[in-house]
Amino acid sequence: MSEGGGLQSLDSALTVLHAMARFPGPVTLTELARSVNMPASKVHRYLASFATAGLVGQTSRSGKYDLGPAALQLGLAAMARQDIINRTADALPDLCAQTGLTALLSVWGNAGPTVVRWERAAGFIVTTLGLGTTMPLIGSATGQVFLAHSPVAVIKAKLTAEGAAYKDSVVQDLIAQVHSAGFGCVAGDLIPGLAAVSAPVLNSQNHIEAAVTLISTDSAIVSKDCPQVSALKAFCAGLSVQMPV
Amino acid sequence: MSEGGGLQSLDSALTVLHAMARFPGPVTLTELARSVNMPASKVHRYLASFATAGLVGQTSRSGKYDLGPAALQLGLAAMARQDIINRTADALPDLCAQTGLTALLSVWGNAGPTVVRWERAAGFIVTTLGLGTTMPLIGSATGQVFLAHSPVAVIKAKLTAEGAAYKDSVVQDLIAQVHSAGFGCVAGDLIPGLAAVSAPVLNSQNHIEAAVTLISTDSAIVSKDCPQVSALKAFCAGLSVQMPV
DNA sequence: GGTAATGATTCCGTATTGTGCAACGAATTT
DNA sequence: AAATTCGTTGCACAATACGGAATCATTACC
Repeated sequence: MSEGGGLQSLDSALTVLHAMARFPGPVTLTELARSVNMPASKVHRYLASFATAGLVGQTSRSGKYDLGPAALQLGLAAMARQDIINRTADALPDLCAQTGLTALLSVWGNAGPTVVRWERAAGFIVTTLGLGTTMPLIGSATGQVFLAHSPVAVIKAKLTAEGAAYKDSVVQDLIAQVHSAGFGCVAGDLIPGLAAVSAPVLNSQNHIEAAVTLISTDSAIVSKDCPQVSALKAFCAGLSVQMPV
Repeated sequence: MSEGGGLQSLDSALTVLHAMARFPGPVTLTELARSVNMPASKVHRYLASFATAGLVGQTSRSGKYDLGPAALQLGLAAMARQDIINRTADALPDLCAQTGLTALLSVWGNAGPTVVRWERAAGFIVTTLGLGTTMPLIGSATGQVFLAHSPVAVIKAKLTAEGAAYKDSVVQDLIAQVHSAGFGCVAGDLIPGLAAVSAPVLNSQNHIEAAVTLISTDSAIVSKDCPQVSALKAFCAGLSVQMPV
């Protein structure tokens, strides 16, 4: 038993609630009970309590159970407190320590991807990049991530504003590449001698909220198999609001 | 005891969860315990179970408790079952493309009108408006729409909670105005330099289910004759469940 | 229309398990 | 350094959740 110090009945009940959330719609009691390997009577009592709390309701005709209005309210309350940017910023030192690389956090500002946070690793890197720097969409790892995860209208406006003329097919290829790899990367494109990899932090709409970028003088980090890239992707995935699997 | 046939411990625990949702942010254990008149040790064990389920988490530094990611997912699951919201959210990109403006979708949460979706258009970004933002009833276009289409009891409670003292006649005038125009609007009231128009999505009982809002830097959109306002009204009318005339 | 079958709800004795109080540890303040 | 505040954990007792079967309600089938 991997105990957490809580109540066993509560743990069971929450398992049921979680199971209910995984169903796409109303469920019968027995079906729900079978899905969590519990006797129906037990589940029924849980549901009775959930029902008085408004977390679940039952369709009057069929007697099936479904999530209730309180579940929605709870979610809205949770959504109101979610500050993905700050959570990411707080966790940035961990990533930095784990990978041994300098990490930076960028969000979409009026002028495009904008650096809002630095976390320097031990091996210092001299760079002209400072807080508030805006990154190019194509020529930077950070920009590529925003490029691949932002609405097309936003991207098109920014690309024309950047002035540089890129063939549309080239841009499309780059986007597809970032999507399939799960990260953006450059090696010396922006600053000679410097390589960078970047991954997105997504919100509940699967829209990009921020990009986290690792910088190194070693261009070997620009690889799918690099452990530091895996760490970066795991880091961002953990901070993103993920739909139940 | 007014029993509901459920488990007493579960009822207590859900009371705690509900209390937690009513706080605007992280809470200390003792504060939470006091608010529900329970011994701290009892509440602590509940929270331990909630924590393993991911419904609550505690801030690593201060040890305060707050709603966790599972609460958000539960809310998203509940939201996914609301047909009207689904249809509106799915159609939102169309409205965005049609008007060229940023559109957002709000529903009524415990804290008031809450933004649950936003669809960005090219151009500008509003960094202060994110998912989960709650809108004021008077000072926002979104809020005005809820103000004019919600039960008076709900509105009164929220207005007093907002603290601001408005003359009743002013509120009544505003409601009448929103009703006759068919949309709510502000120009720079909430965020300087930003104008917004908002229209309701109604269910079969003519109660408001959600509000759709368009925002722009051009205050000219705040007009009955503006084509984008017409598009918004048509959009919402099409999504509302209409009574046969 | 009667009967079978599926599913929701309730009953009941047992022992599992949640409860309150108080002690402990940690962290911050005076 | 002492004191205060807060989060966490033992402990003994009895309250209460558990599981299986019985009951009620509703739909399907002949």
